[in-house]
Amino acid sequence: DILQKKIYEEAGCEFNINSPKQLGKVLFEDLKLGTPKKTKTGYSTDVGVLEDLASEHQLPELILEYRSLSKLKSTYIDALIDLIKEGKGRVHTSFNQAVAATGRLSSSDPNLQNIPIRTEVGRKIRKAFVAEPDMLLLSADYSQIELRVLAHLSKDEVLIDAFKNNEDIHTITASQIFGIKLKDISKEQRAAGKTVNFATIYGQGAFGLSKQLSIDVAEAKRYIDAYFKRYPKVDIYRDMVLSKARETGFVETLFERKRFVPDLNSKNIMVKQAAERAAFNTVFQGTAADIIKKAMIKLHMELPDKCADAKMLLQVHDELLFEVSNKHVDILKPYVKDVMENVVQLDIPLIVDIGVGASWVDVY
DNA sequence: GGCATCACG
DNA sequence: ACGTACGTGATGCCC
Ligand SMILES: [Mg+2]
Ligand SMILES: [Mg+2]
Repeated sequence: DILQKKIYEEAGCEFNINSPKQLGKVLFEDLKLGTPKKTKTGYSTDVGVLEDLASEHQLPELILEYRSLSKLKSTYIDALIDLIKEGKGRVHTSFNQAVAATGRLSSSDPNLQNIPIRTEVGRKIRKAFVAEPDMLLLSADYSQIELRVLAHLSKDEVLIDAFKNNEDIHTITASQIFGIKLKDISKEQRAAGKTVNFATIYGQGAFGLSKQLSIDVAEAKRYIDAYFKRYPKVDIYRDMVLSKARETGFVETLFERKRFVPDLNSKNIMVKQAAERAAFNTVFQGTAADIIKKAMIKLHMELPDKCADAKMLLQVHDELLFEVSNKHVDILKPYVKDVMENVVQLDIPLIVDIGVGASWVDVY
């Protein structure tokens, strides 16, 4: 309410802050800020646009804070409270096995795969997910599984070496693209290395990377060129996957899950390039999904024997969350780690980080 | 019910 | 000149 009042003061009028249409009018017509951008229906007011406008006026930052709080309240606080089972203190989701095109699971009604964690306020919401009395939550999370799968599939020696030596891949990439020694990489450079690693697996271009890192396009292009120069097999592997897929009409994961991508032969360049990004990404997003599914099946079969009072609660793409008695947590921990790390054998090790705690923020 | 936005991996 | 990062689901607005 306080934020709302401040927003009306800064705007010089009252309006529905949740309406992008009304907000766009206030920002771009009344206040005449920035250079209005695009959407099908009007001005864009998304987080990237508002961040750019923040240098010109107080209002955008207030809107961003309002948006963030409003999202957390409506999507999580208000909605989840109504779904808590009477007297049980538990919420139940549906996991959908045939929705995501890559082979991932999805979760709905409610979605428990997108519970907040990235902000301070968000973590307060996640903290409400707790174990029963005398029980603990145990989270087991694959470390950089998609990049490891990419290393395996592409057979790139530098990537494989890095993972075999259990080095920090984001620091390695930073060192490669900046041409600086590992030990001299700063926090900021490591963060840029991380962004560039993600840029590759999503097929991001210089334009997108430059926006994300707030650098100019030429600089971003240098990073991307340096990446493919240092990890040459990744580039070759991408070409190989896509040329095969153009002929067969599909891409497949290491375990032969197929995704048909007809737009790979589109004559519309934009459509074709979007299909290429989706197709390439599917190979390792899908392989990672196959791996965690194999681990879940094995755990499901063996858990009654190995640790009868442990429950597998959630899967969040590269994480499994369990509830287990205080008494048996030390049995569960090495067992889950071993199953997840060794359910498949690749040319690089898979690493699983395990954490234990009373709530879903205390497990990290 | 489409669109814009934003929560997660 | 244009558009530009993969995969999801829920919410509020607006028609
Ligand atoms: Mg992880
Ligand atoms: Mg994770």
